[in-house]
Amino acid sequence: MPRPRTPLLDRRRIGAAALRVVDEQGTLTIPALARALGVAPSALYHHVSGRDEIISLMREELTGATGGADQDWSKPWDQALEAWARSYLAAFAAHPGAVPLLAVAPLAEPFMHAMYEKVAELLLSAGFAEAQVMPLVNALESFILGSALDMVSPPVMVSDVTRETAPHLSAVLDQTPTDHTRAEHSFTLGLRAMLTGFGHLLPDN
Amino acid sequence: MPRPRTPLLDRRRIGAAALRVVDEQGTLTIPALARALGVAPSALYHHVSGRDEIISLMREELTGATGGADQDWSKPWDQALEAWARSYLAAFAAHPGAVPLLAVAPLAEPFMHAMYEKVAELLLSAGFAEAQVMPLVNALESFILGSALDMVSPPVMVSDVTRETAPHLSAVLDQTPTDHTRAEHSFTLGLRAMLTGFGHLLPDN
DNA sequence: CCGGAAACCGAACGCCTTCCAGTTTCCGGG
DNA sequence: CCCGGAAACTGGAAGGCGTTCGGTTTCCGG
Repeated sequence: MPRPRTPLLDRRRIGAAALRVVDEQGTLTIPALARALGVAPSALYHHVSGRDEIISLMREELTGATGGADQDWSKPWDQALEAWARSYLAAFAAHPGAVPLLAVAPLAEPFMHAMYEKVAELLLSAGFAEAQVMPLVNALESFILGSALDMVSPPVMVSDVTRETAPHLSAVLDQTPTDHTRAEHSFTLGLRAMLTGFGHLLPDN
Repeated sequence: MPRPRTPLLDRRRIGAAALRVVDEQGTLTIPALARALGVAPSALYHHVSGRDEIISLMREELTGATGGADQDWSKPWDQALEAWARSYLAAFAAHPGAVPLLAVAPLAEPFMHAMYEKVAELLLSAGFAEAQVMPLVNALESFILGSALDMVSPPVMVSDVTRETAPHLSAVLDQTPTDHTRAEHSFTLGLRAMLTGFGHLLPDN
């Protein structure tokens, strides 16, 4: 098994395959990834420095797909921001198994500059102070990531004990769905709340 | 080395030691945990089913310490909720290394019923509809968890390229600290915004 | 045309999680 | 009071994963 006439691997293909593996198996292991690429595990190390960099490639692949190219930044700031947040979360939701990996992986290279630039411009021209913009975006991202984790975590069981010892909790749990709409609903509610709160930071309020 | 006259291990001690190990070394491994407890790795499996359950014990230990026993639920709902969220995040911040573990670990048993019951009661008596309470709490928790992850993630480097190609982004980044106050500030801003937004859901608005 | 670099493989190392057999100690029912 | 089964720990080993290294063949620039 020598050097192939045409390369089997490149960073792009590795990232995409890693995403595929995670979607199918829920976890990312080097052997599984190599198998999916029809390659020996050691071959990967000619293109990436290690597992962490593979996860970084997954992030590029994921945000590149729904990255924000197809966003409409001409809408009012709150609508544009809501649409951006939704597409962000949708990208995570499309690859549930990848969320835990991306959540804890330190992001090495800030390659989302283009997107951030757009958001910064949007908020600045909406009237937000320069010192507010990054904290605002950070907070929104934290909420999105937390919601993504919430979305992919297995449904929590409600024990029977609850009903007797915790009447108020029981009452509100009865009004809460247990399927996938639960996390979506929470996300929508929190997102709207946060955006309204942001609006109150504008000078004319 | 037989059975000891007085047991060396119990679930409580395991959880506490795991938290200590993570605080000191940043990661949790069974050998390190066993060493901290003065025990062979295999001994742990007489008390827990595996690594995941140890992480679950860490959560109990962590939320039990700052769980919300010392909360003042008599304040206005928004102040009480803000205090609760802050103490929640502070618990995470006290054990940075544990955050990645707790973030991705599926929570097996809902043992925080007491705390949830309090929050549910608080929000119901504040006038929120039964169907809104859980989504509201969920959203808040997602934000807290996301902020905890943001807080413990290493600071992101800003490349020089940014300055030329992304003027708006550069401007707002100049107004953003790079130390630990950054995440804290983002949290405060997002939290206040979210709570303001929640207030608009009340009937008298 | 040739020599160095590139792309892959096979094997091996170290570490981690988990399980099993063995040894000693505890404890409750007759 | 005693004795048999369960409990608590040790040592060792199996299996998996991430990573590295040396070897082989192919590509490509000077």
